[in-house]
Amino acid sequence: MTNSGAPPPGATIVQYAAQSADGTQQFFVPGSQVVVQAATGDMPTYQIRAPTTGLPQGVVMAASPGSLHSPQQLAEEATRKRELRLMKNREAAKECRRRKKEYVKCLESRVAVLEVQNKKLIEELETLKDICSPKTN
DNA sequence: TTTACATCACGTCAGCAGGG
DNA sequence: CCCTGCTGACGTGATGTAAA
Repeated sequence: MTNSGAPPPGATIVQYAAQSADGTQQFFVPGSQVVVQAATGDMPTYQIRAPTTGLPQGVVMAASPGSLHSPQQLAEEATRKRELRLMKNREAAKECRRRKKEYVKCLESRVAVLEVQNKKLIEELETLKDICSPKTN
């Protein structure tokens, strides 16, 4: 995930590190929303709203590697990467469980259908046996 | 009402598979 | 080979339920 330019207004921030005009790095809380965006010169500016929902909406921005120097910045970057990975895995696990539940539900309904079908076939077999078996009296 | 147990949903980690 | 997504396994907290 790399910085691919300006996030559109309305986008929800997953992870975003920006370098402001004075050169300082800014990190925004995941879940924040871009509400205003303006391009002044070659540096776009944004207004970030406080997080509302906790859920990511797909916009991922990262600090450019060249802008990280101090051990503290490197540590922050490592932490940021870990949090991003955990967040993605969290969502992936939820989705995985949802799919699995759906799959199990599907299997259960198929079992129900096959059980009914099997019962009917057994009944039909018994009927045919009765018809085809020689009369004893 | 309290307690013990079962079930569920979740977060995290580890390992694997596929893509670039 | 590295990165990323998927998924099984494990631990944990919340909630429901039956028995004392």
